Formats: sequence, C-alpha cells, structure tokens
Amino acid sequence: MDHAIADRWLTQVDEALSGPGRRAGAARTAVVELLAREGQCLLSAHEILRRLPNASASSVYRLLDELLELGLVHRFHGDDGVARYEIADPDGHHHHLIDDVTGSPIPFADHGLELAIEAVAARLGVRLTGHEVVIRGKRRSNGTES
Amino acid sequence: MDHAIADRWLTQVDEALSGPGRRAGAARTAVVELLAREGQCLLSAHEILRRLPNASASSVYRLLDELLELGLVHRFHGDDGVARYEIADPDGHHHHLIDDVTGSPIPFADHGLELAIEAVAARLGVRLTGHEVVIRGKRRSNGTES
DNA sequence: TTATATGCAAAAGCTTTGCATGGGT
DNA sequence: ACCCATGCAAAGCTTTTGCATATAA
Repeated sequence: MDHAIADRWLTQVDEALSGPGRRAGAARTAVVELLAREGQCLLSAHEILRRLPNASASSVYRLLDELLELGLVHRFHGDDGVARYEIADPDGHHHHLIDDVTGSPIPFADHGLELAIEAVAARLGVRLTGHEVVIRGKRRSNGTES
Repeated sequence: MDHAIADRWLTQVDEALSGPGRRAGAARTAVVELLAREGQCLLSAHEILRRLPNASASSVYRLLDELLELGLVHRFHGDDGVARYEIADPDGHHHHLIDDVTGSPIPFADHGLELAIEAVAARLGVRLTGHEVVIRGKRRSNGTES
C-alpha cells in the first residue's frame, strides 16, 4: 500500500464527512480506515464485512454508497456481478489486468493508454468524465518464477 | 444493425448448437434470433424477456450462459450490476461510451486504442485474451442538434 | 438533549436450480 | 420412443430499506 495516497485520502474523507449534521460512528471509522489501508485495489462489501465482524451489512453498504456519491471511491462490477470498490485518488489512477489463471486483478498504469483514451474522446466529441479499462490474459513466464 | 454480422453469427450459433444431443426449442430459436437482430450492443436478460413474453426466465438465462460458455456472446456488468450481453463477432468488435446525460451506451471502435492496449499487454508480459474499455462523458454539441 | 449513525430483520431484484412436462428428432 | 429443452416455482445471493436503538456532539 501507498502511505502517501492513504493519508491524503483519509484527510479528504475527514473533510467531506465532518460537516454539520454528520457524526463519526464506529462502523464508519472502521470502514474508512480499512479502505485507506487495503482499499487501493478492488474490495467488495463482503470482503469488508469479513474483515470487520462488528460492522453490519447495512452500514457498510450505506457508507460505500455515500463515499461513491462524494466521489471518494470508485465502484466496479466484476464478472461475478459483485460490486468492488477502491479509493479514488488522482495519483493512484490505474486499470486492471485480470489474470486468466488465478482470476485475481492486478493493477497497472500506462501513459500511452491514457493518451489513446483522450484521443478517442476528442475524436468522438466527448468531454471525458471517467474511463475504465480491463484487460484479461495469461502472464508469460519471465523466468523469475520458482 | 449489421446484416453481415448478424448472418454470420447465426451461422456460427447454428453450428455450435446442432451437435448430437442438442435440439432447437422455441425459446432458443426466439432468443438467438432476437440477439442476431438487436443484440449487437448490450441487451439484458430482462430486456430480452420483455421482448419475448413467451420465453421463461430460466430458459433465457440458461441459453445466455450456454452462449457465453461457447464464446458466442460477451457479457458485461453495468453500473447497475445487471448483466448485459452482446453477440461476439471479431468484425463487430467495439467498446462503449456511456453518455453522462442519458446513461445509454454508445458503441465505438478505435484502432489507436486497440494498439495502445496491445502495447500495454506486451509491456506487462501478458498474452491478451480479452479486453474491455468503458469511457464516460458528455457529448459536446456539434451544432446538429435541434 | 437531539439528531445522526448503527444494527437487525425484512424486502427487493437479479439470477440460478430442481423437477415435472412438452416437444424435436 | 427417447431424451433434450422448456416453464414454473422455489431458492440463493447481493444489495437496499424500514425502523427501533445506541451514541456522538
């Protein structure tokens, strides 16, 4: 995990969730801290609930919705139809490679890909507000495996 | 819709689904024909069921699963978590722009984007088996709107 | 004290499965 | 006649919602 990103994100969340008429409860604190620690790549509500046995499903879903609304997390729906979340941070921007063998997502970033997406948007006459890329494949052996 | 793609796809489906121990029932015929006609871009099971009041949900889901297994359709999970399908055809390859205003998907293809994705895969040492791109944005007025 | 965050339980919605029946071949 | 495809109904799962309670401010 990236401490700089985690800390900045926690600050943003604190700001967004400390207005008048807002309170910090146990569930909220626990979920936010978990996301900062482990939410930099695709965490589902069930995975969160498993790690936080004291939090209720309703609180977790409600909070995730709230963070989504505030733009503090991104949400994706995987091949299994389950929603997965990760913290939103410009410096943490990345896409996902799904390993054909293990099925697990591997984050990656690529400048050329970003440029290509911007070029597409320009060609289509679209002001870009978001984009996601998923690539699937099998990693070629690179000789470092055991 | 593209007749050439629809016809070729129908042929492929017929071949794949006519082996020994397979039969064509009413539901299968109706769903396959509907997909060929209107399934070139993101159709959900519910939309199919609405258009085919005589087909049962179980038949529709079972058939879509079967086509998915055979690689004859692609499946996506949209922001609402609902599975949407479209026919798989190399010549019909495209990605999706989600209009921020209407929420509806607009298909597009872009050679530069494909090249960028291949470059990423090469850099990551991955043999590509699939990829999806979704971009979101607001279409700029081009002066042709009413 | 007061209103918000929480948890429980029930409900909702999409999708899957079991099983008896109908219909292709 | 065989047995696959279908439809119905029930179940499964994730996610949402209603409501009473606990709790932060």
